[in-house]
Amino acid sequence: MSLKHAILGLLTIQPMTGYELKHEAFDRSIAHFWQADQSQIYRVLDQMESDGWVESELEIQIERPNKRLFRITNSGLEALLNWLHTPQSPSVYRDPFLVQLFFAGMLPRERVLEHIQQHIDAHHATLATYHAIQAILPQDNVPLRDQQFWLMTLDWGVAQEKTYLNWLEDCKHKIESLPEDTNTDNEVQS
Amino acid sequence: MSLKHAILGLLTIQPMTGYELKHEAFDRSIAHFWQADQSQIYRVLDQMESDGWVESELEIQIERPNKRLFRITNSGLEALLNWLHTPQSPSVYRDPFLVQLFFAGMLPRERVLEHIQQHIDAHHATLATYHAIQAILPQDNVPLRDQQFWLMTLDWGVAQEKTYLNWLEDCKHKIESLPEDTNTDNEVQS
DNA sequence: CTCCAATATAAGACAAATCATATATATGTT
DNA sequence: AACATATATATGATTTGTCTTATATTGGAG
Repeated sequence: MSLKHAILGLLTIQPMTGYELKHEAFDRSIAHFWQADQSQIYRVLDQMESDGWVESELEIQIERPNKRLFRITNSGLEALLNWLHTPQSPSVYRDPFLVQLFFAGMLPRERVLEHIQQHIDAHHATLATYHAIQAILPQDNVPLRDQQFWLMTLDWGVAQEKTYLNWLEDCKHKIESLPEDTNTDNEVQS
Repeated sequence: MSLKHAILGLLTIQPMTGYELKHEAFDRSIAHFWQADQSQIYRVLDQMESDGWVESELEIQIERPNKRLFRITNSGLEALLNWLHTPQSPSVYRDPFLVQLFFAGMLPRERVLEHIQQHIDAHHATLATYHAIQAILPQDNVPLRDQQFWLMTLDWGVAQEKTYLNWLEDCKHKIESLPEDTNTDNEVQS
């Protein structure tokens, strides 16, 4: 499971709580290539503790809920290195919007254009967050060599988003210049 | 579930068996944006039949195993149209290779380059299959208007793969020109 | 003559991901 | 005073997806 190994990797940077993993790591630094739900993070942390890959230390707080600070163990580091050496298959891709577009012949042209505009906006927003991460990335507590790799993954995110946006714009223009829907509406025949 | 709607859409083109859905549709025409496991396809077809979205007709064969030919019902068509009108969120992305690259500071440079080369090869192969689909796409039993949308999704696949490949090549060059690993090997301390 | 691929469906077992909800307190906002 | 947001963790329930194995026949390659 890559999620476990992503967490192991993040914990090599510094010990973290589940909350920090979610809000600082998964929702920020690595959101462009791995997303995880809060409940899933807490659950795999439990599993990883059972496996001996991480250890947690309870930090009692009075004004705030108690914290569990997780740190990677030697056994976890070994598991991580072993996984890092193992070739991974390309990720499987699933995109509901492309399913819609594939069958967009059943929709009135205006509705397709609305969908496209919505995705243009969404991807612009995503691109903006990547640029924001790029700007705040230089961290002085992390070796430069490591940061180079972080930047490379961000470059990937930026490049993919730009490609997606260009393609969306192309689609928009193509659809706008498509002949007016004749009997488009493939409504339910009664 | 987009999978169900993808199947509904595919069945509007023509009635199909589970086998055809897997081997002709999911593994070919729409592999670039939706992948599904054989066992999952058969199982959701059962669910969809219970839901009244599809109907199956058993075709007894002697020289081959019996076939179940699925066709979309009016109720299924209604569900599909309704879903096609509903805005979809951008797909969530998860890429194990990018997790590896993010933590590639823990790997010797040569191993990272091996991983990269493996993915370059894999994405070249993928790109080739997309071009192959583009070539065989013109189908005379399908309205041109629909085929336009099919081609758009393929353009997307081609563009994304090219971007991925360019980025991989960039990474390769960057890593090759990186200073020789000093104490790279973050081996388990005993 | 054997082994592999193609055709065709199915189910068991599990892993991974999502969605909703619960608890508890502090701080800031309207 | 009421309400939203941030901090912090946890669990129940369900949905999705994956991996493995089973069955049965035909045809082709070596």
